Amino acid sequence: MTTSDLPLGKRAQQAKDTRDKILKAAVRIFAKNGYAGGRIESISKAAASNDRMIYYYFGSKEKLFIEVLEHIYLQFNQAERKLKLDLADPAEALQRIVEFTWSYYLKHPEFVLILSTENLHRGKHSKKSANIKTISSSILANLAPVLEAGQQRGLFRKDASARNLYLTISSLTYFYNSNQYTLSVFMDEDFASSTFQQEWLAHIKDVVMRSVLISL
Amino acid sequence: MTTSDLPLGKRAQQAKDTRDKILKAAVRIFAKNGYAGGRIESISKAAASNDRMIYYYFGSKEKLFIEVLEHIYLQFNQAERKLKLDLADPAEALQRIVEFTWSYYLKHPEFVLILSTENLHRGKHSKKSANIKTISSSILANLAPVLEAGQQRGLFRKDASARNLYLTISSLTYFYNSNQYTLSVFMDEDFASSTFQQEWLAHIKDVVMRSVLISL
Amino acid sequence: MTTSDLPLGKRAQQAKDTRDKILKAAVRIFAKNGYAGGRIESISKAAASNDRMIYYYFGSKEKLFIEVLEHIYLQFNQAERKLKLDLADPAEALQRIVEFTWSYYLKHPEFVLILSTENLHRGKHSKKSANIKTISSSILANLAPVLEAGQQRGLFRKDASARNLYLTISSLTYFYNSNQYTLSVFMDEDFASSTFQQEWLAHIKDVVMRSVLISL
Amino acid sequence: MTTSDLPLGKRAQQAKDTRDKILKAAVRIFAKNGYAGGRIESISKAAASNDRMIYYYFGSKEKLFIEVLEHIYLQFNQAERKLKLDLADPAEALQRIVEFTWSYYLKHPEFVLILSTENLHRGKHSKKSANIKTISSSILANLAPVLEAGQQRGLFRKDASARNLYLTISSLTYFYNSNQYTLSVFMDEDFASSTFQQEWLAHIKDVVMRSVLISL
DNA sequence: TATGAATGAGTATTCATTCAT
DNA sequence: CATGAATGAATACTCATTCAT
Repeated sequence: MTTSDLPLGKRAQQAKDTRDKILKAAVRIFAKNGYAGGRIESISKAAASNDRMIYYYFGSKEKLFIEVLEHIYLQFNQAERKLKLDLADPAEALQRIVEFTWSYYLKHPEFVLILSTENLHRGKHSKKSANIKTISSSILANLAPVLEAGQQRGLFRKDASARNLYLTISSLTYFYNSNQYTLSVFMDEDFASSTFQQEWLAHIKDVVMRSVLISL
Repeated sequence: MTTSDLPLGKRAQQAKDTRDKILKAAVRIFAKNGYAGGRIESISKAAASNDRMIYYYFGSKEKLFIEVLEHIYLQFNQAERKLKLDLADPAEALQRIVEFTWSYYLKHPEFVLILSTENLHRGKHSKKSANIKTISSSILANLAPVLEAGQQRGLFRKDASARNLYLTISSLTYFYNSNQYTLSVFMDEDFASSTFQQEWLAHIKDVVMRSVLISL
Repeated sequence: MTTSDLPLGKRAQQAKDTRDKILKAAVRIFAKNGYAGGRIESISKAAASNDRMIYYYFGSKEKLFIEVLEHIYLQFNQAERKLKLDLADPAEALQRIVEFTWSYYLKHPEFVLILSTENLHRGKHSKKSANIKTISSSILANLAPVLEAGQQRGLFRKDASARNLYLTISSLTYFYNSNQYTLSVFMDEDFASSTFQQEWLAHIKDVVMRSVLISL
Repeated sequence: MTTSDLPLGKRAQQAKDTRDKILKAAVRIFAKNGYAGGRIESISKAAASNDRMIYYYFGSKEKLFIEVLEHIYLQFNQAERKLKLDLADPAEALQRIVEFTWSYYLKHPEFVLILSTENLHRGKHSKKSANIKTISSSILANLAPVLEAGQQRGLFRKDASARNLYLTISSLTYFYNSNQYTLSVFMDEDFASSTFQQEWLAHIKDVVMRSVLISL
């Protein structure tokens, strides 16, 4: 039992709740409006709190945004950890990873939006966080064993690298979600329709498999 | 010969120059700082002009941004039009398309940055432009004939769709550039190194080819 | 005829007026409320202008305060320059200097208040001004010739120094005005009464003269 | 033996200590940053205590400042009381008063700074204190007997007044310390150098003596 | 065509102070 | 006696935009 599991006093619990409400409101508001557009007032109102409390708990808008980044990475990591993969069937496991990544981005648009925002700022805030590296470094961990298992069974190409595989999956799942608005301007497709989404998922699973399988 | 090709009077030429300088400065500044962060003053200073001139020529910050969008799409289109593909060799042609797209994003970070910015605004400005649809709609045009040629020659899979192929190529080329900052936080890779860039290009060419080729 | 004497265009004149109004309002407000207490809004309202114009013309509150310092020193200098001293009568001239200094502080409480404010900030703003040194450096200039003339005539002590004489006069005239509030708490005197003021002036003229005269 | 000399219980002693720590921290902080700049939080941190304690012991920022004023006056008075003057030698006694005043200001810059601060507020806080009048009223007390002794012995001028003598000494000692920052901007002197300080002390002793002595 | 002057609504942040435990 | 949590009013400063010449 860690310290954080200990029951808190009434006041302390209330404080924790307030902090949490602000953080969650910040995720929503920053996702919706970006960093510059994410007004302190909007966040405090969305959290049914007070401007001042943001400074009390987080110090500044920038530090709040850094905690938002850490929070969404942590959430992603926790979701990923629940994914139990069967290394006895590497092809199946790889497909489950593609499915998981795809659904996570689809169901968590705030994750995509905030990462895009952070990239527009050239990773400025990520660099200031000591935690982010640790939090996000486990993301690749799921993939490597699956790839190796497939390679050992003679299913996957020996020259496939986890790094490239990871970037391939990320590209194919992220871009559809992140760039849907400019894409739909000249493509007559509704990126929000479940038909298109299912077609795309089937497609990228196929692309990923073909990129590693030795023979089809 | 269209109107715009006629020689302009000295005054008119000066005016055109000022307008151009502002537009180019706007591309740079919006790419660097996003829409909200792209200050009218910064743009007019970068253009060695005057705030008022932006309103004179473009009407508002929003209209300026719309013209910026139109401009970068037009530039992309013009570059793409120079790409002469040999339909007699569809496999080679497809690889050249991947190479072209990759290089364009790499050499024009402002294109990537502004598209990402526009997506964070949910395509708000694109929707207000009558021109963008026309400008950007030609992008897919290059790809369809290549795919069909390959299919007719029995090289490419019949069930491959131009739409999916286009999105696949775009995803694999765009994401590397757009998300390099958050990626490099937890991946020990230098996304700006030419080694990594060349490896990635080789990889995605391979992935794209495997996704359409009937047999390897 | 210098540039500044050239007739200005209507707009330019208006602009100069606005800038002047703000500067004068700033002198009043900073004198009344100190640096921290001198609110930007109060100043712009007192100038019948707009907060934004302060930033337009002065850049920041600090830079405005620096100009205020330069302005009050300049005003003092200009007043001092009008003082025509008869070096043929050094004793008389010295008394006129004491009178002038005394009246200036008395009639310009804002000068005293702003200097005191600046001293509480350890001369922080003065140090940032390139002009102040030049402006205020002429202050001692009046005194030195008078002292020398008196010494040459055998009226004033040879060991009297202009520096000490200057500080003596300044102390005796400044302190009465700057510290009247805490003084009146325990001294049953009204520092604003002209009787007391005249008595004090007579006294300090006497003290200053005795400090330099060889025999009484 | 007064109440305050009685030995205190452990709790009561602790309370007194906390109160004392806050008061001393307040003297430092207000001296350094003025009234407006003297933040409650800075004071409580400097006292290694808590914002809330300031309100517990002093009620408000203003009341704290009033106690600070009372405190520094009290300290000055206690120092002054230790000064044992020999009325048999009035000239010597007077010089000792000048020396004492000078050294006190020099060694207690916080006294000068807080008095200047209070004067910029037009004695606002002093007026609200019932104690200050009593505390500070004894300051003149030292001087009057010395002056009278000197007059009775035929050494000092009959028309010299204690009030003017007091103001003369105060002016000459206070101004050097209070206005050193603006003075050093245009005078090439280091007001912190002991050479200059000693020269100035010698000078003002001379000025004060010449102002009261009948013949030199 | 060009530009300096003016404005109002907003924006992150700070401060003294009070509440609840 | 002591302290973390909460608040509202202020505060310096910024921004896109319009006016006047």
